[in-house]
Amino acid sequence: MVTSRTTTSGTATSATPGGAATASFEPHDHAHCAEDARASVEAACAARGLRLTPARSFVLDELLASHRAMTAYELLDALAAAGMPSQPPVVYRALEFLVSNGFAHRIERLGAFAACTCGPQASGTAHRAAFLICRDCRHVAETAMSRPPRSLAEMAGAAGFAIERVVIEAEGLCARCRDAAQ
Amino acid sequence: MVTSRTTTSGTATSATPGGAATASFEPHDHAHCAEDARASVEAACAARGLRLTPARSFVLDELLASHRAMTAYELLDALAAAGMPSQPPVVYRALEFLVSNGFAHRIERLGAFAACTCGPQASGTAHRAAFLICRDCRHVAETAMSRPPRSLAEMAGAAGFAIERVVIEAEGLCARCRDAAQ
DNA sequence: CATGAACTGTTATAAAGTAACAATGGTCAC
DNA sequence: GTGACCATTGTTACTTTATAACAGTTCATG
Repeated sequence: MVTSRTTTSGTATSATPGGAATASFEPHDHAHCAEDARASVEAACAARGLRLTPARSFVLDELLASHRAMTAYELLDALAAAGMPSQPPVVYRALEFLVSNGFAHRIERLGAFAACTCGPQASGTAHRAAFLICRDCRHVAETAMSRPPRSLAEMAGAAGFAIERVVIEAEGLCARCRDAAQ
Repeated sequence: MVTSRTTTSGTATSATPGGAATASFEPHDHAHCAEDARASVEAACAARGLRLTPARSFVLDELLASHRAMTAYELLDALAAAGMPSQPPVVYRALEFLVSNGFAHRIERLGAFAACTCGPQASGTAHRAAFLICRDCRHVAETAMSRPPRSLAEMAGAAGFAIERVVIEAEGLCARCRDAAQ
Protein backbone atom coordinates (compact mmCIF):
# COMPACT_ATOMS: atom_id res chain seq x y z
CA MET A 1 0.00 0.00 0.00
CA VAL A 2 1.48 3.30 -0.96
CA THR A 3 -1.15 5.99 -1.15
CA SER A 4 -0.75 9.17 0.93
CA ARG A 5 2.34 10.83 -0.50
CA THR A 6 0.80 14.29 -0.89
CA THR A 7 1.57 16.09 -4.08
CA THR A 8 5.31 16.69 -3.59
CA SER A 9 7.61 17.46 -6.48
CA GLY A 10 7.74 20.75 -8.34
CA THR A 11 6.44 19.11 -11.47
CA ALA A 12 3.03 18.91 -9.94
CA THR A 13 0.80 21.74 -10.82
CA SER A 14 -2.53 20.59 -9.54
CA ALA A 15 -4.28 21.44 -12.75
CA THR A 16 -6.21 18.43 -13.94
CA PRO A 17 -6.45 18.33 -17.68
CA GLY A 18 -9.83 17.00 -18.59
CA GLY A 19 -9.24 13.80 -20.48
CA ALA A 20 -6.12 12.72 -18.68
CA ALA A 21 -7.54 9.30 -18.05
CA THR A 22 -4.49 7.87 -19.68
CA ALA A 23 -2.03 9.46 -17.30
CA SER A 24 -2.79 8.23 -13.86
CA PHE A 25 0.71 9.12 -12.77
CA GLU A 26 -0.12 12.77 -13.06
CA PRO A 27 -1.77 14.31 -10.05
CA HIS A 28 -5.52 14.19 -10.27
CA ASP A 29 -8.66 13.79 -8.24
CA HIS A 30 -8.97 10.08 -7.58
CA ALA A 31 -12.45 10.25 -6.15
CA HIS A 32 -13.66 12.09 -9.18
CA CYS A 33 -12.11 9.83 -11.76
CA ALA A 34 -13.36 6.76 -9.92
CA GLU A 35 -16.88 8.16 -9.93
CA ASP A 36 -16.72 8.90 -13.61
CA ALA A 37 -15.42 5.47 -14.45
CA ARG A 38 -18.05 3.84 -12.29
CA ALA A 39 -20.77 5.83 -13.98
CA SER A 40 -19.66 4.79 -17.41
CA VAL A 41 -19.53 1.15 -16.37
CA GLU A 42 -23.06 1.45 -15.06
CA ALA A 43 -24.17 3.07 -18.26
CA ALA A 44 -22.53 0.37 -20.35
CA CYS A 45 -24.17 -2.35 -18.26
CA ALA A 46 -27.57 -0.76 -18.59
CA ALA A 47 -27.12 -0.36 -22.31
CA ARG A 48 -26.02 -3.92 -22.84
CA GLY A 49 -28.16 -5.80 -20.36
CA LEU A 50 -25.26 -6.75 -18.10
CA ARG A 51 -25.76 -7.21 -14.40
CA LEU A 52 -23.42 -5.33 -12.10
CA THR A 53 -24.06 -7.62 -9.15
CA PRO A 54 -22.76 -6.90 -5.62
CA ALA A 55 -19.56 -8.89 -5.96
CA ARG A 56 -18.79 -7.35 -9.34
CA SER A 57 -19.61 -3.91 -8.12
CA PHE A 58 -17.48 -4.29 -5.04
CA VAL A 59 -14.48 -5.52 -6.97
CA LEU A 60 -14.83 -2.72 -9.49
CA ASP A 61 -14.98 -0.14 -6.73
CA GLU A 62 -11.93 -1.56 -5.03
CA LEU A 63 -9.95 -1.41 -8.22
CA LEU A 64 -11.10 2.09 -9.01
CA ALA A 65 -10.41 3.34 -5.51
CA SER A 66 -6.91 1.97 -5.36
CA HIS A 67 -6.03 3.00 -8.88
CA ARG A 68 -3.43 0.29 -8.74
CA ALA A 69 -3.00 -3.19 -10.04
CA MET A 70 -4.37 -5.51 -7.35
CA THR A 71 -4.03 -9.25 -7.11
CA ALA A 72 -7.08 -11.45 -6.88
CA TYR A 73 -6.18 -12.25 -3.30
CA GLU A 74 -5.88 -8.63 -2.28
CA LEU A 75 -9.39 -8.19 -3.59
CA LEU A 76 -10.45 -11.31 -1.76
CA ASP A 77 -9.15 -9.84 1.48
CA ALA A 78 -11.16 -6.71 0.81
CA LEU A 79 -14.27 -8.81 0.24
CA ALA A 80 -13.66 -10.67 3.47
CA ALA A 81 -13.12 -7.42 5.36
CA ALA A 82 -16.46 -6.23 4.05
CA GLY A 83 -18.13 -9.38 5.29
CA MET A 84 -18.85 -10.64 1.82
CA PRO A 85 -18.25 -14.17 0.61
CA SER A 86 -14.58 -14.50 -0.10
CA GLN A 87 -13.67 -17.80 -1.66
CA PRO A 88 -11.37 -17.49 -4.66
CA PRO A 89 -14.03 -18.22 -7.28
CA VAL A 90 -16.00 -15.22 -6.09
CA VAL A 91 -13.32 -12.79 -7.06
CA TYR A 92 -12.18 -14.65 -10.16
CA ARG A 93 -15.71 -14.67 -11.47
CA ALA A 94 -16.13 -10.98 -10.83
CA LEU A 95 -12.81 -10.30 -12.51
CA GLU A 96 -13.72 -12.40 -15.49
CA PHE A 97 -16.87 -10.38 -15.93
CA LEU A 98 -15.02 -7.09 -15.63
CA VAL A 99 -12.19 -8.09 -17.92
CA SER A 100 -14.27 -9.72 -20.61
CA ASN A 101 -16.50 -6.66 -20.79
CA GLY A 102 -13.61 -4.26 -20.94
CA PHE A 103 -14.13 -2.72 -17.50
CA ALA A 104 -10.81 -3.98 -16.18
CA HIS A 105 -7.60 -5.47 -17.48
CA ARG A 106 -5.35 -8.24 -16.39
CA ILE A 107 -1.77 -7.07 -16.04
CA GLU A 108 0.07 -10.16 -17.20
CA ARG A 109 3.41 -9.08 -15.89
CA LEU A 110 2.05 -8.92 -12.36
CA GLY A 111 -0.67 -11.52 -12.34
CA ALA A 112 -2.85 -8.65 -11.16
CA PHE A 113 -5.81 -6.60 -12.26
CA ALA A 114 -6.51 -2.93 -12.83
CA ALA A 115 -9.67 -1.02 -13.59
CA CYS A 116 -9.94 0.31 -17.10
CA THR A 117 -9.43 4.04 -17.35
CA CYS A 118 -10.05 4.37 -21.04
CA GLY A 119 -13.29 6.18 -20.56
CA PRO A 120 -16.80 5.45 -21.80
CA GLN A 121 -16.08 4.93 -25.46
CA ALA A 122 -13.86 1.96 -24.81
CA SER A 123 -15.93 0.33 -22.12
CA GLY A 124 -17.41 -1.96 -24.62
CA THR A 125 -15.69 -5.24 -24.94
CA ALA A 126 -12.17 -6.25 -24.24
CA HIS A 127 -10.08 -3.70 -26.09
CA ARG A 128 -6.51 -3.03 -26.95
CA ALA A 129 -4.46 -1.16 -24.47
CA ALA A 130 -0.92 -0.65 -23.38
CA PHE A 131 0.21 -0.10 -19.82
CA LEU A 132 2.81 1.69 -17.79
CA ILE A 133 3.35 -0.15 -14.54
CA CYS A 134 5.32 1.24 -11.65
CA ARG A 135 7.23 -1.65 -10.14
CA ASP A 136 7.32 0.10 -6.80
CA CYS A 137 3.84 1.43 -6.09
CA ARG A 138 2.03 -0.67 -8.67
CA HIS A 139 0.07 2.23 -10.00
CA VAL A 140 -0.93 1.63 -13.57
CA ALA A 141 -1.52 4.01 -16.44
CA GLU A 142 -3.33 2.88 -19.53
CA THR A 143 -3.24 4.16 -23.05
CA ALA A 144 -5.15 3.10 -26.11
CA MET A 145 -3.12 1.09 -28.58
CA SER A 146 -5.01 0.91 -31.79
CA ARG A 147 -2.88 -1.62 -33.59
CA PRO A 148 0.13 -3.83 -33.01
CA PRO A 149 3.58 -2.30 -33.40
CA ARG A 150 4.69 -2.43 -36.99
CA SER A 151 7.57 -4.85 -36.62
CA LEU A 152 5.26 -7.33 -34.98
CA ALA A 153 2.61 -6.95 -37.64
CA GLU A 154 5.22 -7.49 -40.35
CA MET A 155 6.53 -10.58 -38.72
CA ALA A 156 3.04 -11.94 -38.27
CA GLY A 157 2.17 -11.23 -41.88
CA ALA A 158 5.28 -12.95 -43.15
CA ALA A 159 4.59 -16.05 -41.09
CA GLY A 160 0.87 -16.21 -41.78
CA PHE A 161 0.24 -15.71 -38.10
CA ALA A 162 -3.16 -14.28 -37.14
CA ILE A 163 -2.77 -11.89 -34.23
CA GLU A 164 -5.79 -11.91 -31.95
CA ARG A 165 -4.56 -10.02 -28.95
CA VAL A 166 -1.47 -8.02 -28.08
CA VAL A 167 -0.10 -7.54 -24.60
CA ILE A 168 2.01 -4.42 -24.18
CA GLU A 169 3.24 -3.67 -20.70
CA ALA A 170 6.06 -1.34 -19.76
CA GLU A 171 7.52 -1.77 -16.34
CA GLY A 172 9.53 0.92 -14.65
CA LEU A 173 9.47 3.61 -12.03
CA CYS A 174 6.96 6.42 -11.88
CA ALA A 175 8.17 9.96 -11.21
CA ARG A 176 7.01 9.91 -7.63
CA CYS A 177 8.71 6.65 -6.72
CA ARG A 178 11.85 7.76 -8.47
CA ASP A 179 11.92 10.94 -6.41
CA ALA A 180 11.19 9.01 -3.26
CA ALA A 181 14.05 6.62 -3.94
CA GLN A 182 16.63 9.37 -3.86
CA MET B 1 -4.25 -24.10 -18.68
CA VAL B 2 -4.38 -25.09 -22.27
CA THR B 3 -2.59 -28.37 -21.89
CA SER B 4 -2.66 -29.24 -25.53
CA ARG B 5 0.44 -31.30 -24.93
CA THR B 6 0.89 -31.47 -28.64
CA THR B 7 4.42 -32.79 -28.82
CA THR B 8 4.18 -30.87 -32.10
CA SER B 9 6.78 -31.04 -34.75
CA GLY B 10 5.57 -34.31 -36.17
CA THR B 11 4.24 -32.37 -39.10
CA ALA B 12 7.49 -30.60 -39.77
CA THR B 13 8.82 -30.85 -43.25
CA SER B 14 12.54 -30.69 -42.97
CA ALA B 15 12.92 -28.04 -45.65
CA THR B 16 15.18 -25.36 -44.29
CA PRO B 17 14.93 -21.82 -45.58
CA GLY B 18 17.94 -19.80 -44.50
CA GLY B 19 18.45 -18.12 -41.19
CA ALA B 20 14.85 -17.46 -40.29
CA ALA B 21 15.61 -17.42 -36.60
CA THR B 22 12.85 -14.93 -36.01
CA ALA B 23 10.21 -16.92 -37.78
CA SER B 24 9.87 -20.21 -36.03
CA PHE B 25 6.44 -20.63 -37.55
CA GLU B 26 8.00 -21.16 -40.91
CA PRO B 27 9.08 -24.70 -41.62
CA HIS B 28 12.69 -25.23 -40.69
CA ASP B 29 15.11 -27.78 -39.36
CA HIS B 30 14.57 -27.85 -35.63
CA ALA B 31 17.57 -29.97 -34.88
CA HIS B 32 19.82 -27.63 -36.76
CA CYS B 33 18.53 -24.43 -35.24
CA ALA B 34 18.69 -25.95 -31.77
CA GLU B 35 22.32 -26.93 -32.34
CA ASP B 36 23.19 -23.46 -33.53
CA ALA B 37 21.50 -21.82 -30.60
CA ARG B 38 23.15 -24.19 -28.19
CA ALA B 39 26.54 -23.45 -29.72
CA SER B 40 26.10 -19.74 -29.34
CA VAL B 41 25.03 -20.12 -25.74
CA GLU B 42 28.14 -22.18 -25.07
CA ALA B 43 30.28 -19.58 -26.76
CA ALA B 44 28.70 -16.79 -24.76
CA CYS B 45 29.24 -18.71 -21.53
CA ALA B 46 32.85 -19.36 -22.35
CA ALA B 47 33.38 -15.73 -23.25
CA ARG B 48 31.80 -14.42 -20.12
CA GLY B 49 32.86 -16.95 -17.54
CA LEU B 50 29.40 -18.37 -17.00
CA ARG B 51 28.90 -21.97 -16.03
CA LEU B 52 26.48 -24.00 -18.10
CA THR B 53 25.95 -26.62 -15.42
CA PRO B 54 24.00 -29.84 -16.00
CA ALA B 55 20.65 -28.54 -14.81
CA ARG B 56 21.02 -25.34 -16.85
CA SER B 57 22.16 -27.26 -19.86
CA PHE B 58 19.31 -29.72 -19.62
CA VAL B 59 16.68 -27.01 -19.31
CA LEU B 60 18.16 -25.11 -22.23
CA ASP B 61 18.14 -28.24 -24.39
CA GLU B 62 14.55 -29.01 -23.49
CA LEU B 63 13.46 -25.53 -24.45
CA LEU B 64 15.43 -25.59 -27.67
CA ALA B 65 14.18 -29.03 -28.62
CA SER B 66 10.54 -28.22 -28.05
CA HIS B 67 10.75 -24.80 -29.66
CA ARG B 68 7.71 -23.96 -27.61
CA ALA B 69 6.93 -22.05 -24.48
CA MET B 70 7.16 -24.54 -21.63
CA THR B 71 6.06 -24.08 -18.05
CA ALA B 72 8.47 -24.58 -15.21
CA TYR B 73 6.59 -27.72 -14.24
CA GLU B 74 6.77 -29.23 -17.69
CA LEU B 75 10.51 -28.76 -17.47
CA LEU B 76 10.48 -30.25 -14.01
CA ASP B 77 8.74 -33.34 -15.35
CA ALA B 78 11.42 -33.62 -18.00
CA LEU B 79 14.12 -33.37 -15.34
CA ALA B 80 12.41 -36.06 -13.30
CA ALA B 81 12.07 -38.29 -16.34
CA ALA B 82 15.79 -37.94 -16.90
CA GLY B 83 16.47 -38.98 -13.34
CA MET B 84 17.76 -35.57 -12.36
CA PRO B 85 16.81 -33.68 -9.21
CA SER B 86 13.41 -32.18 -9.80
CA GLN B 87 12.29 -29.94 -7.00
CA PRO B 88 10.86 -26.61 -8.16
CA PRO B 89 13.89 -24.54 -7.16
CA VAL B 90 16.07 -26.59 -9.48
CA VAL B 91 14.21 -25.50 -12.55
CA TYR B 92 13.53 -21.97 -11.37
CA ARG B 93 17.20 -21.44 -10.73
CA ALA B 94 18.14 -22.76 -14.12
CA LEU B 95 15.53 -20.55 -15.71
CA GLU B 96 16.70 -17.53 -13.83
CA PHE B 97 20.19 -18.11 -15.11
CA LEU B 98 19.00 -18.53 -18.69
CA VAL B 99 16.65 -15.57 -18.61
CA SER B 100 18.97 -13.14 -16.88
CA ASN B 101 21.71 -13.94 -19.35
CA GLY B 102 19.47 -13.57 -22.35
CA PHE B 103 19.42 -17.25 -23.32
CA ALA B 104 15.72 -17.63 -22.69
CA HIS B 105 12.67 -15.46 -22.13
CA ARG B 106 9.74 -15.60 -19.83
CA ILE B 107 6.47 -15.39 -21.71
CA GLU B 108 4.38 -13.40 -19.28
CA ARG B 109 1.11 -14.14 -20.95
CA LEU B 110 1.60 -17.85 -20.38
CA GLY B 111 3.69 -17.96 -17.24
CA ALA B 112 6.03 -20.03 -19.38
CA PHE B 113 9.52 -19.94 -20.82
CA ALA B 114 11.02 -20.14 -24.29
CA ALA B 115 14.58 -20.37 -25.53
CA CYS B 116 15.93 -17.26 -27.14
CA THR B 117 16.22 -17.52 -30.89
CA CYS B 118 17.77 -14.13 -31.52
CA GLY B 119 21.08 -15.59 -32.47
CA PRO B 120 24.58 -15.03 -31.13
CA GLN B 121 24.68 -11.26 -31.16
CA ALA B 122 21.83 -10.94 -28.73
CA SER B 123 22.87 -13.69 -26.39
CA GLY B 124 24.43 -11.19 -24.10
CA THR B 125 22.23 -10.00 -21.36
CA ALA B 126 18.50 -9.79 -21.09
CA HIS B 127 17.44 -7.96 -24.22
CA ARG B 128 14.34 -6.49 -25.73
CA ALA B 129 12.17 -8.75 -27.75
CA ALA B 130 8.62 -9.16 -28.91
CA PHE B 131 6.84 -12.46 -29.32
CA LEU B 132 4.25 -14.15 -31.44
CA ILE B 133 2.61 -16.90 -29.43
CA CYS B 134 0.32 -19.50 -30.92
CA ARG B 135 -2.43 -20.13 -28.41
CA ASP B 136 -2.96 -23.59 -29.75
CA CYS B 137 0.47 -25.22 -30.18
CA ARG B 138 2.38 -22.75 -28.00
CA HIS B 139 5.13 -22.32 -30.50
CA VAL B 140 6.80 -18.97 -30.05
CA ALA B 141 8.51 -16.70 -32.53
CA GLU B 142 10.74 -13.92 -31.38
CA THR B 143 11.74 -10.70 -33.01
CA ALA B 144 14.06 -7.97 -31.88
CA MET B 145 12.30 -4.86 -30.62
CA SER B 146 14.82 -2.12 -30.31
CA ARG B 147 12.69 0.43 -28.52
CA PRO B 148 9.23 0.83 -27.01
CA PRO B 149 6.34 1.66 -29.33
CA ARG B 150 6.09 5.38 -29.82
CA SER B 151 2.75 5.97 -28.12
CA LEU B 152 4.08 4.29 -25.02
CA ALA B 153 7.28 6.27 -25.05
CA GLU B 154 5.33 9.50 -25.41
CA MET B 155 3.05 8.67 -22.55
CA ALA B 156 5.98 7.74 -20.37
CA GLY B 157 7.81 10.93 -21.23
CA ALA B 158 4.79 13.05 -20.42
CA ALA B 159 4.32 11.39 -17.05
CA GLY B 160 7.98 11.34 -16.08
CA PHE B 161 7.84 7.57 -16.05
CA ALA B 162 11.14 5.75 -16.53
CA ILE B 163 10.59 2.66 -18.63
CA GLU B 164 12.91 -0.17 -17.69
CA ARG B 165 11.44 -3.09 -19.49
CA VAL B 166 8.73 -3.61 -22.07
CA VAL B 167 6.75 -6.77 -22.54
CA ILE B 168 5.27 -7.20 -26.00
CA GLU B 169 3.45 -10.42 -26.67
CA ALA B 170 1.01 -11.12 -29.46
CA GLU B 171 -1.27 -14.06 -29.02
CA GLY B 172 -3.04 -15.69 -31.91
CA LEU B 173 -3.05 -18.65 -34.22
CA CYS B 174 -0.14 -19.74 -36.34
CA ALA B 175 -0.71 -20.70 -39.94
CA ARG B 176 -0.44 -24.37 -39.24
CA CYS B 177 -2.96 -24.39 -36.42
CA ARG B 178 -5.30 -22.23 -38.42
CA ASP B 179 -5.17 -24.69 -41.26
CA ALA B 180 -5.61 -27.58 -38.87
CA ALA B 181 -8.68 -25.96 -37.33
CA GLN B 182 -10.56 -25.90 -40.57
C1' DC C 1 -46.20 -20.44 -12.05
C1' DA C 2 -42.87 -23.05 -14.89
C1' DT C 3 -38.64 -22.86 -17.02
C1' DG C 4 -34.10 -22.06 -18.42
C1' DA C 5 -30.09 -19.15 -18.18
C1' DA C 6 -27.15 -16.77 -15.41
C1' DC C 7 -25.25 -16.20 -11.17
C1' DT C 8 -23.81 -17.58 -6.26
C1' DG C 9 -21.79 -20.33 -2.46
C1' DT C 10 -18.76 -23.78 -1.30
C1' DT C 11 -15.36 -27.56 -1.11
C1' DA C 12 -11.44 -29.14 -2.87
C1' DT C 13 -7.41 -29.09 -5.60
C1' DA C 14 -4.16 -27.79 -9.22
C1' DA C 15 -0.44 -24.90 -10.89
C1' DA C 16 3.18 -21.51 -10.32
C1' DG C 17 6.70 -19.58 -7.58
C1' DT C 18 9.71 -18.51 -3.28
C1' DA C 19 12.23 -18.73 1.40
C1' DA C 20 15.56 -20.62 3.90
C1' DC C 21 19.50 -23.26 4.98
C1' DA C 22 22.94 -26.80 5.11
C1' DA C 23 26.18 -29.07 1.95
C1' DT C 24 29.21 -29.12 -2.08
C1' DG C 25 32.58 -27.74 -5.28
C1' DG C 26 35.53 -24.58 -8.17
C1' DT C 27 38.82 -20.70 -8.05
C1' DC C 28 42.12 -17.81 -6.32
C1' DA C 29 45.43 -15.59 -2.92
C1' DC C 30 48.87 -16.96 -0.45
C1' DG D 1 48.73 -27.30 -1.45
C1' DT D 2 45.63 -25.12 1.71
C1' DG D 3 42.45 -22.26 3.33
C1' DA D 4 38.92 -18.97 2.30
C1' DC D 5 35.37 -17.51 -0.43
C1' DC D 6 31.79 -17.53 -3.55
C1' DA D 7 28.54 -19.65 -6.69
C1' DT D 8 25.85 -23.52 -7.06
C1' DT D 9 23.17 -27.49 -5.43
C1' DG D 10 19.78 -30.40 -2.83
C1' DT D 11 16.02 -30.28 -0.02
C1' DT D 12 11.98 -29.15 2.97
C1' DA D 13 8.39 -26.45 3.47
C1' DC D 14 5.49 -22.93 2.14
C1' DT D 15 3.02 -19.01 -0.32
C1' DT D 16 0.52 -17.21 -4.09
C1' DT D 17 -2.38 -17.67 -8.06
C1' DA D 18 -6.05 -20.03 -10.35
C1' DT D 19 -9.59 -23.64 -11.61
C1' DA D 20 -12.91 -27.76 -11.38
C1' DA D 21 -17.07 -29.29 -9.96
C1' DC D 22 -21.59 -29.10 -8.32
C1' DA D 23 -25.64 -27.93 -5.65
C1' DG D 24 -28.51 -23.99 -4.71
C1' DT D 25 -30.56 -19.39 -5.87
C1' DT D 26 -32.32 -15.56 -8.60
C1' DC D 27 -34.69 -13.58 -12.26
C1' DA D 28 -36.47 -12.27 -16.75
C1' DT D 29 -39.68 -14.46 -19.64
C1' DG D 30 -43.50 -17.49 -21.77
